[in-house]
Amino acid sequence: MTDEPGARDRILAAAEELFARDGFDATPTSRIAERAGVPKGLVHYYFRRKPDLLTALVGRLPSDVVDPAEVVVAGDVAASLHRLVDALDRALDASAVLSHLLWREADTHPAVLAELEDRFDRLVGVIRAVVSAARPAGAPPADVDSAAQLLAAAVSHRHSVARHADDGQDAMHRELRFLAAALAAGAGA
Amino acid sequence: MTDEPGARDRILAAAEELFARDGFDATPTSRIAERAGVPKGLVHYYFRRKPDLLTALVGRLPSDVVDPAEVVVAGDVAASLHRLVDALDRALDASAVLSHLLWREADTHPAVLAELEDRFDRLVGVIRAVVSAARPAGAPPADVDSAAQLLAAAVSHRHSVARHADDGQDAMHRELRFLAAALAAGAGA
Amino acid sequence: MTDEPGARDRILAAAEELFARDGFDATPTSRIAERAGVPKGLVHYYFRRKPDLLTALVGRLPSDVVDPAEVVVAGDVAASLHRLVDALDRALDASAVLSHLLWREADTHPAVLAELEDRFDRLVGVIRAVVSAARPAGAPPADVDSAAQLLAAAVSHRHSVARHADDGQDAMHRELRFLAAALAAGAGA
Amino acid sequence: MTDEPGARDRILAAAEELFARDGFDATPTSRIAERAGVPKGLVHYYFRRKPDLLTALVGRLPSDVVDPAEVVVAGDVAASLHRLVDALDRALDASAVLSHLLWREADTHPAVLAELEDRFDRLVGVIRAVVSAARPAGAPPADVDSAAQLLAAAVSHRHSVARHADDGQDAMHRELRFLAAALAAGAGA
DNA sequence: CATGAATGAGATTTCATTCAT
DNA sequence: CATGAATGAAATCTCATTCAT
Repeated sequence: MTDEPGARDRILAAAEELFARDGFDATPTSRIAERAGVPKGLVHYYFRRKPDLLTALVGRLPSDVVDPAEVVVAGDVAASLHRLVDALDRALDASAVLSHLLWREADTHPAVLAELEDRFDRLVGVIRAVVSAARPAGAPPADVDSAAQLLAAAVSHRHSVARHADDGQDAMHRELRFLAAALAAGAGA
Repeated sequence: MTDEPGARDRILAAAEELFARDGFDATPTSRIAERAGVPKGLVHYYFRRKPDLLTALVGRLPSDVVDPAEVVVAGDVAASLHRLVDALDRALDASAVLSHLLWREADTHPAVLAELEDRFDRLVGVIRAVVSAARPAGAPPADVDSAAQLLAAAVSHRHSVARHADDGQDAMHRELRFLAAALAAGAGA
Repeated sequence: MTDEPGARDRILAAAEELFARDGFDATPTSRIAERAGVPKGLVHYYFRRKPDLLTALVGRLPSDVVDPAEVVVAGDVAASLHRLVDALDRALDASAVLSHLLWREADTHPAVLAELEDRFDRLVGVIRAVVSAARPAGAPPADVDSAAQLLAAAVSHRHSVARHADDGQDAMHRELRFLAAALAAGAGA
Repeated sequence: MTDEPGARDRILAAAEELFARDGFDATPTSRIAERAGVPKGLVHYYFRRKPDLLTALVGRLPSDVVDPAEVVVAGDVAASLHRLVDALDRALDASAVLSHLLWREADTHPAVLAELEDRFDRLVGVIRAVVSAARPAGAPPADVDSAAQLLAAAVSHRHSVARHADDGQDAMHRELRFLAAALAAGAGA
């Protein structure tokens, strides 16, 4: 009944942390071993090559999709989006380092880029689902798409580049109220 | 009367290209020298340490701001934004590798992160200026802010993560039409 | 059941020899590896940075103190010193390269300087002990101190700067006879 | 009527200082140029190869011999030696860095070693001359030789290894009083 | 005479990876 | 299964020296 994670898990946790902080290339496997408290050889015993660590990390990603049903406030797009963004913040924060790491290494690791684009698309999908559920037929699908894309980009931006900013929360809430109103007004009509 | 760029410039150009393609850490200075057609030692003659190359590259960034006056179509927010985004695309493409490089290395190079946040803020400023100029007093400032933030995030997103996608152009145009309409409708009112 | 020294020891032996012959700075770690018959990487596996080799060498120094009891001839200071100097010669020759190396690198490596001053003080102490044991109360302590300092300087000088001279042995013996007589005569009285 | 030294002299002064402080190998010619306030190329213009700097420095050494006549107190060996050592201290301190530098680089630069041994021999000669002048026929030549060797070693030691010690002055004075008394007592007879 | 850009050999150091135990 | 010594390729950086101007 040990709740100590096994060596393999400790290695992955250490890799996640260090990759996110210093980057993949700048993190020696020896430091991963050190932080995980395992001998150096064990890292390569479990993960033959260094990139295998990245692959394993991507595999551990939560599907991270918020269940639309849980945040929808029927008839109120703004409130629904508000709750959605809060839920997303919680979900993304939970895997923040990992998400960030992916975003960083996407370029040189195709598998990572694919995962990243996937995540963005899923994000768009969830937003669209929430909007539609909150006010079925409340706006033309093209508008819902646009709003979803914009909001997804904004959320994404906040969790990658702008994750150090302080006023992110407020601005974001203003933005989604704006989007909700735009949809309500049948903006693109 | 050679118009060949000097060795220093060739080194910077090579570094920009390789850093953007492979990442800072994954690019040996020897490869930079090779691509610049200079001996290895010369790279370190001009740039004592490798990060000095990054610093120099950031310093060479164009202010990359599109002049609002040149894209504004009086009375037509959608058209103005359309022209703005096209202009931004051209401007950003011109320094695409460099922009991308910044975005990637921001984490581990504070000077780069600062520059990046600066660029985003300037981007927001330009968008806001264009919207205001196109329809003075056409929408509450808070809405203009929100729209500017959203569009800036979308533009940014397209030029970083999603720069491989094909349908970016179209989606983007739909999005800015949507935003323009939202503003026109006084969406947030 | 090999009595071959391990790689680490072979590296230290090679470093000692080369540092003493050519100096610390003029000895590349690659040459140390070569002479030790190990790959270049192993030198830095055991000794992360080059100065760590110096530190390790200092740590290996024998306490190099001759046991006063073994050389004292009761009642005969000259004979005692004679035997002491011979014993010191043997002891110092055994670690000659290392001693010389220390003396040379003392300036730029504080740890080495400290060790060197320590060795000199121990040397003075041994000489004083021998003199005192040979003729207890035979001379004022201040004179014994002076004689010990002088002899220690002479021994030191011979083993550092003047170690190439041929007539060192004879001159040294004349000197210690002189010192012994001085002490016997109650010179400083 | 400029009293500013010329470039060549400034280079030598800078080299002397840096060689003495950091060692010959650890001092780049570029740093010498920098400290001398001359362009890098000029160092090699005046001194084709780096060791030429050392040779030139040795050539600039003062003969540094104290004139025996100036320190001798007729009939008083102790006082004479006292004045001699003080004079030597002043003389050696004046070229301290240079002396020290020589002593350090003697091993790998034969010309320097020769100069160093020469200096020691001259030192012995001066001491002997002073002793003899102070009390002609006061002690057997062999004893005078021994005392001179011992004192020279002590002076030397103080100006090389032990030049950081605080109590050097006092101890030294005790030692030379001791030697003078020994000679007076006809110690070695 | 004087300069500083240019050169390239080579030094230190890092590190993923292997493998005998 | 687990370990850590061993390997060697390669990276960053230094520097004496040359040479065109």
